[in-house]
Amino acid sequence: MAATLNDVAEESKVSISTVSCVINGKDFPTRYSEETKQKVLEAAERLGYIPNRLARGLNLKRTGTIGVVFTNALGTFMNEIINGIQGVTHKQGFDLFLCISDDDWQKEASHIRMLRERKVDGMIVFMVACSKKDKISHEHILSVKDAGIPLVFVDRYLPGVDIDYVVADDFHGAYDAVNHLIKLGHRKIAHVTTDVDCTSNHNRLAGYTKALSDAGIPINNEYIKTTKYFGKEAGHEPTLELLAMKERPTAIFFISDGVAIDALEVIKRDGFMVPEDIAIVSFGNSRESAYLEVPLTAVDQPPTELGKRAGEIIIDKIENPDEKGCKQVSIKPTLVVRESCGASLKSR
Amino acid sequence: MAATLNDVAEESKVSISTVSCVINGKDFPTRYSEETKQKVLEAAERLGYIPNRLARGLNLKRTGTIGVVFTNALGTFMNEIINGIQGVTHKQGFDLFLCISDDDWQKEASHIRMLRERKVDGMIVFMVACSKKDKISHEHILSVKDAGIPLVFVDRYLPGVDIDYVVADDFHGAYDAVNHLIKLGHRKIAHVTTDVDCTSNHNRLAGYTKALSDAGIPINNEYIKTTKYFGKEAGHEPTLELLAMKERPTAIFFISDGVAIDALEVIKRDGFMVPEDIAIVSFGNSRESAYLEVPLTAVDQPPTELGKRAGEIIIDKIENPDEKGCKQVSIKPTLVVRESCGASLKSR
DNA sequence: TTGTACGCGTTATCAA
DNA sequence: TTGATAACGCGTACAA
Repeated sequence: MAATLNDVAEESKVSISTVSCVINGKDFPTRYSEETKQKVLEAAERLGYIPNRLARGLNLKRTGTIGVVFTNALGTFMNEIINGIQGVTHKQGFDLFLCISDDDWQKEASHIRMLRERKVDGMIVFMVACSKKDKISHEHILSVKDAGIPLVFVDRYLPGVDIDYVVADDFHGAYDAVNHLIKLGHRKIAHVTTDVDCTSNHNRLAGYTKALSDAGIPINNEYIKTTKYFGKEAGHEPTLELLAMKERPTAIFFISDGVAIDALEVIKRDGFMVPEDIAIVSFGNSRESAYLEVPLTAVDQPPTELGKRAGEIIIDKIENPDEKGCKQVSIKPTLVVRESCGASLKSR
Repeated sequence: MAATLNDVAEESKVSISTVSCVINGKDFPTRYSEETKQKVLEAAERLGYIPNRLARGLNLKRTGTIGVVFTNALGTFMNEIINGIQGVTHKQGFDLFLCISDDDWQKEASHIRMLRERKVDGMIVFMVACSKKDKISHEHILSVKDAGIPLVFVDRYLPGVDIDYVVADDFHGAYDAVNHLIKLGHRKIAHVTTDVDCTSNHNRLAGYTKALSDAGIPINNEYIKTTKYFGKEAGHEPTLELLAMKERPTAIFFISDGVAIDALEVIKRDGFMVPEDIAIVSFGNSRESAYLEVPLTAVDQPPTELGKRAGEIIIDKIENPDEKGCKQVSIKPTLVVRESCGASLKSR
């Protein structure tokens, strides 16, 4: 079958260990002469030699692999995160073992297990979302840390746990977005969130609340609506409820532009104008928001940057296993002002 | 560090081979007693034993891995293909090693090389697209076949080469779409394609041409426009050209719904109505087309089915390496009639 | 019913 | 400047 080091050694009539050194470019020129080098290289070429990474990994206790578990392959957000990771890891000679958990907790656990069996050097995990009802266990993730395998979270993390992460600064992102609305004169500002129990949502809600209270605006719980995350038209119902209120809000801060795009549909259908009748800002996970009929003003998370930082951290942890520090970075997103908030209206 | 079979053997005071058999559930009950089984299992549990797949693979010459190389992670199409693959492969105990080539020929080649080094049992490849100018080499792919590694293409393939594939039947899909327009009374039917040099495009063009000639409609080369594949607004220019013609077509068949969605923008901007002024059908790669302002009539490729078949074929080739047959399947897509073709108009 | 020993393809250590 | 050899962790043929 496939040629091995041994085959190359026989073909070139030198020892197997010399071949190994030549192939890996080691100890030249002390280890062997230019002549043998050429001889070996030619033999390898002739036989179509391809190194066996299983054997190498077994010996070296290092596979050059980073396991990446992410929820799904939908949209640009995830794609750019992965590009960001790959950009730095590839340069350092690591390959990415990509796994899609499909927002399924079981699949996530089984992928992580599989990656451990395959002895990846580290893992980057974009955890599944879960609704508030089903408390899911995080054993499978904690065990990775316990086993001493380098681990970094992206975009979502486990609060209060000593595991590295790279996330967007949801609190300040939300704060800025809502504050922007306040500066435009809005006081009746609603928030539509989802029933997903993750730090992002908590922090965005906190940012919303803080911005209001800093401006001396009382919190109206009627203005805070929760929708289910999984489902075609998550944004419809809460938006309709808000539009139907006597004290109708003049602005809505949406938890994500997916939900906001949903909402735009029913807002339009009900005959309201954006931003004239109702201003909208959202948290952006996608590039589409710029190309809508009414381009969305959104908190822009930098996915490539998230991925890049995660890649840097995981590599650092792999290369320096002794350093005990825990890197938890949150990247400040920027508010991108487009049409939907009405800022351009005012300035005219 | 991590516990090995040997550690478990010591802990449970039996030999390493007995442990191996227990772990893999082999030869019970002839190989060992219920008692030792429990003893071993407990020891494994206590030590948190996780099998080392590198060692196993090295020994067995089988890794339980299928390499999957695909162009990018955008959109539902790719995601559903992968789900389709995973659905069948997971059941058979295979893991997917996902790689994103990002429509970059170099990356594709290096991923394939990497997968060979890692001794995957087979590969499923969704080849990169390439524009007509840059002739790219397919050595890296052909060498996979030459090495006797099971290989299946999805969605795109190399014509005239003896490699298995699963694709949509582009010819008949296009034929049906254009024929549908003809039945609705159209005779001035244009086609917008891209400059990507792949079988899909050729076959769709061929289907278009055949449908016209079967209906006795002469081919008008002015009606066939080519746009560049890579770029934000691929559909704009050719559509504008068509709209500006003296003999303006009454219907357009687009190569993909991405291009069609682009086109819809400029059509609307120019004040034309769909389908009243101009009817539209496209080849669908995404679910979005159903949710547009004017839902698109489109040839619906079944991505999950494509993935499923590819998964079945690759597993079959892995399990039966001797069978020499070459499975080349093309799945007939169905035309999903929505608003943009005007069929609903006529029926009123 | 259980244990011994070999081989999978590499790399690293040491001796020549 | 080179070659022999011992790991790495596992499965299995064969011996006990």
